[in-house]
Amino acid sequence: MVAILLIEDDPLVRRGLELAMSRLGYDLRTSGTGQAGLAALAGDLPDLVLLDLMLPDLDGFEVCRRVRDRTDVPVIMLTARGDDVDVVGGLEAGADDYVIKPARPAVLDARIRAVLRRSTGDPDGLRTHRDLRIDTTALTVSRRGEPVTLTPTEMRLLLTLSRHPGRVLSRQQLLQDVWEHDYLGDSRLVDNAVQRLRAKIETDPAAPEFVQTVRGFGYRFGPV
Amino acid sequence: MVAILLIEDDPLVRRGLELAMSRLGYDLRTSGTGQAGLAALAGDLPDLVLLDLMLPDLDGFEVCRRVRDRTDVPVIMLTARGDDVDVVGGLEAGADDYVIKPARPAVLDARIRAVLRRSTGDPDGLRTHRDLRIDTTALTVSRRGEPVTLTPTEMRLLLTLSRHPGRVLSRQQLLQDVWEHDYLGDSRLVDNAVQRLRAKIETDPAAPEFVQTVRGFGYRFGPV
DNA sequence: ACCCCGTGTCGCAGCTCTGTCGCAACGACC
DNA sequence: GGTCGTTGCGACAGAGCTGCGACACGGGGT
Repeated sequence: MVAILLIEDDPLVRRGLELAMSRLGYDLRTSGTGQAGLAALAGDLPDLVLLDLMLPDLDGFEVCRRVRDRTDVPVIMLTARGDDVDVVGGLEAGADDYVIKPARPAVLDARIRAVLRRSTGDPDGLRTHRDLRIDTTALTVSRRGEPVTLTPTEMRLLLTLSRHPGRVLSRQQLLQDVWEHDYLGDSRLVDNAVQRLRAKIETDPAAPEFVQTVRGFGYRFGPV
Repeated sequence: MVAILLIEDDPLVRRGLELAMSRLGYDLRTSGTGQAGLAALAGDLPDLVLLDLMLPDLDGFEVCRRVRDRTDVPVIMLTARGDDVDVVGGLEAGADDYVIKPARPAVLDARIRAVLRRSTGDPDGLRTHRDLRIDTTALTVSRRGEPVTLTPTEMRLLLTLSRHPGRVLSRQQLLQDVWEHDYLGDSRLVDNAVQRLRAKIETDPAAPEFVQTVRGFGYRFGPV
């Protein structure tokens, strides 16, 4: 359950987002002013802050800066359309991303996931893709409910790949992230590890469902 | 696959950014001097330029101005801490944003995304032209929703062309960027690759909608 | 001390891709 | 309208890439 704190003065927007976010599975709490928002932060830390730029009491930038002073909670700015200066200022103040109002829930959801992935590695330690479940805190993997035992290297490889679903990772990148040594020459090491991983999590390694080969570039995790 | 050109004279900073950026999925190329940077730009057009203000040969502002004269590639300035004058000057010279050194990779990543979003209008690595969608991180292409499978060379070619819609790219430039070896003599290699690409993404290769021939000069992407 | 598991390396096989060539078609310029 | 340079297009063979099995080494547990 991902907890999000929304700081927004317009009651209409609050209601709308409350509905949309809870439907997407988020735990949304709201504050109507900057002061109230900061106070809420002092108590229970959310996973992310959605921050409206225009607030009645404090400047959005100021709130953002104070949030960042005390915590490392990521912040997404909500700005009015087409205000480029605000974007620069917001990012300067430490915001991780910005979204233009009014935003479609799907867009907001995607941005939230992206920011959470970047900052913490994953939203809640549990990644589910089709019938594959990866628990990134317990370091366990199960397929169709059946537990799958992975070796350390296989686990690190799967974690790295699944951290960026849909994204192509080059062998170079994988070598850096999984093995942590920076080869320059090419190496069949990655290919081999992928093959071993596939043998354990794929039903048919010849037609991989999760770890896909992108010829000439690298590997990509996840069904498109 | 977002291509970035870093112009920075300090080898230490270069190495650091190279590592961090490649881990974030960027394709980073570097030049040590302003001259070298401009030369690299002549053949090899990146999505974005990261430009150090202090260079041994040319002034950062001057480089920025020249980049802007010839291309529409966005520029992010790297400046030393707390130099306000530089910021103003940089933005005046045509820089799209500035970042204070040393910058945390996450911050730099956020700025890059913001600038790219502003310049292309599209969210994270997604280029849309008519009914052609190019996902530059997943390295997938779809036409009217139907996925199109491209070979590595075709993909690199399409990425390079679509990086600068409306701009004519010479065969020489394409050879450098897509094939990375610098032929001097002319070669039918590019023609052939273009033809193969057209066969996959165009409805009627004889009247190409996306990759157009500019006789005597090269090829241009996109409906003007 | 032995055994077993994990991991890195090697080599082979199959397949796709890609560079080259030759000819046809087209357009520009005289 | 003719000629020449440029581009489109099909065919082909070699090169490059990836999958996959085999093997050896090393470390930890029994």
